[in-house]
Amino acid sequence: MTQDIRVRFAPSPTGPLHIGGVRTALFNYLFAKQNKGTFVLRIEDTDQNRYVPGAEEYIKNALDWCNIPFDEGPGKDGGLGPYKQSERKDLYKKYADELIKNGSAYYAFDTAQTLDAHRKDHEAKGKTFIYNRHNREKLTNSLSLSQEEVNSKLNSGDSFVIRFKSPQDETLLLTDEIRGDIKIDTNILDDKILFKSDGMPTYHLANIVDDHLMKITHVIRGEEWLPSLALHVLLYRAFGWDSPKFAHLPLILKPVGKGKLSKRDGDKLGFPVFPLQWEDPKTQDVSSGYKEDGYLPEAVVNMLAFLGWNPGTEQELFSLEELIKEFDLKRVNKAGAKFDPEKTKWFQQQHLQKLDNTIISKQFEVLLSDKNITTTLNLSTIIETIKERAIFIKDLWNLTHFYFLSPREYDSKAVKKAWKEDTPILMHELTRILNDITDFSEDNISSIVKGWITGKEIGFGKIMMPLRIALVGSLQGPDLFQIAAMIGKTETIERIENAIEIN
RNA sequence: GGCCCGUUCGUCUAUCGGCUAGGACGCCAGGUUUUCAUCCUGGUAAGAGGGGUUCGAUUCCCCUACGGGCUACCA
Repeated sequence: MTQDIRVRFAPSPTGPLHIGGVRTALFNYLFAKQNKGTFVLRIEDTDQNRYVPGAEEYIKNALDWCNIPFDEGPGKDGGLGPYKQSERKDLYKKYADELIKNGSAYYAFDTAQTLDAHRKDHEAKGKTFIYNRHNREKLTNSLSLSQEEVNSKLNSGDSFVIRFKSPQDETLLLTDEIRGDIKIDTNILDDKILFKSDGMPTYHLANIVDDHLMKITHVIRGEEWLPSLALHVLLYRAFGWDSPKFAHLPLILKPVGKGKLSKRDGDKLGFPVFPLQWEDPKTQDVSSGYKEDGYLPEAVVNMLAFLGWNPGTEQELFSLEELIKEFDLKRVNKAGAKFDPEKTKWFQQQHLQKLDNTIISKQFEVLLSDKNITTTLNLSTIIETIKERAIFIKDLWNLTHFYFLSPREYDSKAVKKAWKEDTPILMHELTRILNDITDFSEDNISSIVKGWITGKEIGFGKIMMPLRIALVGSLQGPDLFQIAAMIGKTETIERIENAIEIN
């Protein structure tokens, strides 16, 4: 029997989740669902100083909006909780002690100031200070001190941390599911702090303990964790636990300039970097979100999936279900990808076209009622004829206002181009023609008006363009006869008469 | 600085030693739309550089360059 696949997304609630985080969650979700596995959300709030109220809620809402719900996590107990590390606090000390007992870790009493001084000192000499075998004997810790000294410090309540004792002279062979084999010399490893003086574990300890206890089989996370992989693998070994498989995702980079896409890039670059809008509780600064900007979650998900992954075929438009089916860790790229806001819009436009008209209608109705517009027209029909021009649902208003409202003003450039001296006479004549039509259907109006124009032996433009100005207000919009049929005979004639009067 | 990862059109990418290097976004041109947008068709544009290995390298190896990440009692 094969092991049940379990993955986790483990964000830190230090602010809104940015799209890089959403993509990590997405890849975890896709991998889990494809393998009929479990997607766990774990909140890594071991740093009390950086905790931001509302961030955890934001993370849950963001996953929810993206339709990538977690199976287990805060508020969704799967029997392996709690799923917030602050609520698991008591657990970690025991494991840190276990490592001390088996010789894999040690107490260290050096103050932050001492270490800072060492770092500065080394830096001045062009060297790097690493707390490891090179100097641990010279620092204040349970490796350099006698047992009595250590006990006395511990008993007198001196603050301490617990550090990992990196092994010597070993070449570690690590395996990443995306990158393949990576060789690491253990001598360059830092004796990382596992347990802080405030009684909380660091990421490294908490992460390993929780992943083990939560039976995580695959750790899929951002590339920024790759340098910690050796430490993590070593920790599993020190505990005598089987290590899960690891996959490090390439980073999402800024569209312009250097470096990875960061939270601060938000509105500065003119596009959202967050799934949902976020108001900073301290500064009240508001960062825009994809949802509020009018993006469909399926478009954002599709875009994100293609940042660092592709199916190997030429298909680019995917539903979430299709992504679950086709996703493959082995097809994830190694190199970082620059984020492309233009292509994101294209995904949005494409997904809007796929969206059912009745769903669009519902949202469009809300938009109309915000503008105090009530109508008896069939919205689905209007949307069907117009939606291919839209990128966002909110675009529909600019594309359809003339169905609901008579033009209040006329585009001056259009008038100049198409409204000539003899236009009023022609328009008058047109109203009489239109008035005589009993079957005011698109096809019928079309054939009668076209017949009339042909009979007059004048250019179509002389009639069609002014008529468009009269009905729409500018030289835009779908087929004119379709519009006329839609708004009806009375309204059509009224609009032409208005236009004659004003222009 | 040290360590690690990476490097194909401007951007996202395909290619698992045979390439006239394919697709998408963007951009440009033409067509359709008697308008605008959409749409269609076409075009533009790439293997960082240098060494190997090989009959043959974008593909495998090495070096250099460049890019990215990490280097906290942050995650």
